[in-house]
Amino acid sequence: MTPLSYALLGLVHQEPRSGYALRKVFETTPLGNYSSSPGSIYPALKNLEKSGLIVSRPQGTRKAVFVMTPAGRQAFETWLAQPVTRDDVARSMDALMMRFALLHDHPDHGLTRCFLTAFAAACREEMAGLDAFMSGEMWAQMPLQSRLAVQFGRATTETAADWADGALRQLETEWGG
Amino acid sequence: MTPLSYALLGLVHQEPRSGYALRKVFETTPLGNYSSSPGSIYPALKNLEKSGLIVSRPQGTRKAVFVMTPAGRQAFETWLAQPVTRDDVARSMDALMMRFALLHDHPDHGLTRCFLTAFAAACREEMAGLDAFMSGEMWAQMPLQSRLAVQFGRATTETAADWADGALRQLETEWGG
DNA sequence: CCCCCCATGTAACATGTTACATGATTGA
DNA sequence: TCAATCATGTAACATGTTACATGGGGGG
Repeated sequence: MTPLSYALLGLVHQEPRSGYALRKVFETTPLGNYSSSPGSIYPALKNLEKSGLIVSRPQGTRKAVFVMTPAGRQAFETWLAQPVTRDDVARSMDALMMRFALLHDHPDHGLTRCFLTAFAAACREEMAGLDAFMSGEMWAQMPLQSRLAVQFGRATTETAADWADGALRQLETEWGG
Repeated sequence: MTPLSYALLGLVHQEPRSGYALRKVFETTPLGNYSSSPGSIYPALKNLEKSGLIVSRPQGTRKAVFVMTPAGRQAFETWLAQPVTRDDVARSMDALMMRFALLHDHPDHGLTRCFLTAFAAACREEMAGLDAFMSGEMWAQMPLQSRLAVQFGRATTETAADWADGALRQLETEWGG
């Protein structure tokens, strides 16, 4: 199961869609940087079908769409509930954002809360790691531009942490009533 | 030529290094998220050698290191001077940061200036694109969490643009005398 | 002497990109 | 009817990951 597979699974979970409709989502929305090339989507869909997570349902005169199976729902839930690690934050931000967006469809707000707090915590862990590196003996010997590049990573991570705080507040307001 | 190839080329340009030394750089510094697995580094080095961009120079009793050839220097220069596109900013931030860090070794500060201004411009272009999307008709129909995910992308891009401004100021001070 | 780390590599595998092929619909 | 777009796919290729293999050298 690749990130792309999960993204497709989540989109099919939102509503039954055809392969082409799924491609269109990646083409027309700036959610994550997944490719919409047929060479990636169709093989991934075949794979999901072979694994029994989705099935193709013919639509009478209209073209067939994929729908989720119980096993697919199960796999999707498991994915949504996975922990957020420091490594995810450093390396797979796109996949995390896709997961966050797809969490929307889950009725249990606790999962989203949990995701956002874990995300913010992982960001701050990563920031602490970078701060430690910036205090190490290597730091002084690095050329200025390498240091600036590291500082870029730190700034980006801080923005991510702040975003998570804001998002959580906004969602609590939305839900909270 | 992949991003990893260019990163290796740039590190060899800084100083002659062995394959293991190159792996260590990726393992011990948070510059970019390149893998340090032997399965990626060694084949890439072979490839660079076959293309005539680096050569292995035996070091008497010590182990051989790779050094750059004139053709390698040429390819490296060309890579450093490449334009920064909006697409790069949206999809290959890591590669851009690696390029920026490696620009340090170039004597011509104009290249770095050019990179940073183009980088900031590309970020602001991307921000404008996201803003346009957030004004489109799709926006209102998207679930809140998808919108938050897009806003995350926007915030990150803005941080990047601001970073570039700050980095340029800092470098001008450093150079400026 | 033996174990651990240095150091280099390879094989199997998964993934994704580009480019091409194909047929159905639909609007001018 | 002709072109464009919808819609699905495949083949060649590059890349990278994981896991394994191998040999040398230094320290307990």
